[in-house]
Amino acid sequence: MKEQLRSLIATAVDGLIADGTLPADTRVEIQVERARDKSHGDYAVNTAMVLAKQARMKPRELAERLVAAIPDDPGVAGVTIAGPGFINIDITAEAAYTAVRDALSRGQAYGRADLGAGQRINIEFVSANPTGPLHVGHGRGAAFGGALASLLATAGYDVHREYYVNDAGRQMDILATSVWLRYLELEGESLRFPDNAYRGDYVRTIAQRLMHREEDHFLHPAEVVFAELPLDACEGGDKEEYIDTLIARAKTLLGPDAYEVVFALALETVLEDIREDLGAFGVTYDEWFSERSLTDSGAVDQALQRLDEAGHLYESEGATWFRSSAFGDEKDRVVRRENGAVTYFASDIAYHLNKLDRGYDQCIDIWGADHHGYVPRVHAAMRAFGHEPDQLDVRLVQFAILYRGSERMQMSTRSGQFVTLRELRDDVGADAARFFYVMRKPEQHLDFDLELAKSQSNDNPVYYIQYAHARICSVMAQLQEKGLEHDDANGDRHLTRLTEPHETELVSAIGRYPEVIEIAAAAREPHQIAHFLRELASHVHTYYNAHQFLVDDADLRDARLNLVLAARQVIRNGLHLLGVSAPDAM
RNA sequence: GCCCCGGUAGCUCAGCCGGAUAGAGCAACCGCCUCCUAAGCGGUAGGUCGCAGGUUCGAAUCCUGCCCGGGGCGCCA
Repeated sequence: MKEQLRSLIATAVDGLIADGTLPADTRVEIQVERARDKSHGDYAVNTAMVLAKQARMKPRELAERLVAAIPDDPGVAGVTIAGPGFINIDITAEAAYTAVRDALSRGQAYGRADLGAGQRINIEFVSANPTGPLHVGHGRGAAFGGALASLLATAGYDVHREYYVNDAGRQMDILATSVWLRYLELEGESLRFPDNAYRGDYVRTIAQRLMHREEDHFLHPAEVVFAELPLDACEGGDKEEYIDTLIARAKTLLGPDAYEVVFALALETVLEDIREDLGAFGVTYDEWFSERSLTDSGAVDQALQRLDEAGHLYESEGATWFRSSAFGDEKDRVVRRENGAVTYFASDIAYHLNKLDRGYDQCIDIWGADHHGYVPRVHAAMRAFGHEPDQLDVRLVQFAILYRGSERMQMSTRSGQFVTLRELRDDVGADAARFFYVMRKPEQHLDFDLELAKSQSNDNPVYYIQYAHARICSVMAQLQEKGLEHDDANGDRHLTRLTEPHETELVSAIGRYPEVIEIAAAAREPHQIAHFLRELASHVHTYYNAHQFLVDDADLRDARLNLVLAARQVIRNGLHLLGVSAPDAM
């Protein structure tokens, strides 16, 4: 309908250009918007005000000319001019009812759009280091990324969901070493666990698996393992130097093959846990992309070589630098350290180059806001390769600040003192957690009060929306109990019986869904869907309270059931998009 | 010091590529179950849109400066 109105206005503008009212070079983006206030009609157009200056006319006068030039349309009931020059358009009831018909006939496809026109989008999100279980901070990225991916898919994009597995870095070595040390403890060695090692219980669990699998084959006496180490942090030394020495010790004592067994077991176990965790959260991926595969295949070296050949690398202080400052970064960045190892940034360059080489029209990265300083250097790398930086859209998600009541909780992965995503799911349920996360725009800091979320109070709107869905299901069950049947064809013939204000409001809300999908997808803001669903559910509850659906008049009853079933379909589609279930009963 | 995000009702937040009297939920107060689930509905009250300038016919929305809160500025990932 919106598109139809837009073309009507465009025709009117062309008409005024033809008769000389508007200059021949008039260019205008015609904005057709839902009127906020019902007294302003169904749709509002501000074109007359936008063009007033170009036309050297008063907005209202231009509006009158425009209105006169709008061709007749069976869907338009009336056009008025109001306020400073708005053109308000009322659509016919019949035109509005098409929303109900579409929702019922298209079912789960209702709301799909062709905004994306099949463009390929790669969306990478979560990508937490596989060094431990996901915590509630990752949950927000998962909920946002999952919802955005679904939203874009619904809007007609060809979406590829990807998780970048950081399985090559030093953090993984720390994990592997931590596992090995716990294993030594299980084998009866007594040792002091390093300050900088991973302390979570899952490390012991992996160590136990290692013990079951390898028995005592990886056992070395603690006094040998810990011989001649530098001082740890608690002894007044440097914790990084200490743990690095221990990693080297582990590699030496175990040898490459055995070390790889420990490393691989730790990686597999944690990754499997993450995969299972996200799956239970309703987030699935098309691809788990290994950072190691980039190193192993030589892709990192190739990427650096390409930069070097283009003259974008130089040597300084023993390290290799990328001249990122030449491409908009504030300073140059190291890609190969003095010790010869490539930096995380180097593999990230190779990774993004790889994604672009795979032919996506657009790449979206979802990062924690703490990585924002990292954006310019990645864009710089893209420019250096001759790509447009807008091919990569980095969405930053602010942290979720956890509260237990009024007490703010501190989190640290290393110390093992964190609330896991799994615990959150166990507490509040996946539905509530996902909705809660995605309700707020991502750049907004999120205060996540666990007590409040756990209390299942109606502070959490997910119940409100699910209840609207369940209520409609319940009505259908009642219908059956009463021995009645719903004749949807008959309902369709009598949609014009739906003239109550509550009914036209609901019809209008159903019609807005496809528009909301397009707007939200264009802005990449899934929270708009959450807000829309809240409103839609409110219309359903209000209607439910104001009118009986199962009336004796079969024509009216069928029509009302068509209406609420259409509403149910929209709720179902919207909740599904957000990864939230739509239960038949509460 | 520089960079990013936020500052809208008592609380948590929408609205922000300028548009018509600034919205919602919660909390508060007053009502509604003989009726398809009251996890619901109706109503009342509540706001210098952080502050000060500027642009505009029109600013919560755009620009500049300042104040407050959070985060980031590694040869870490």
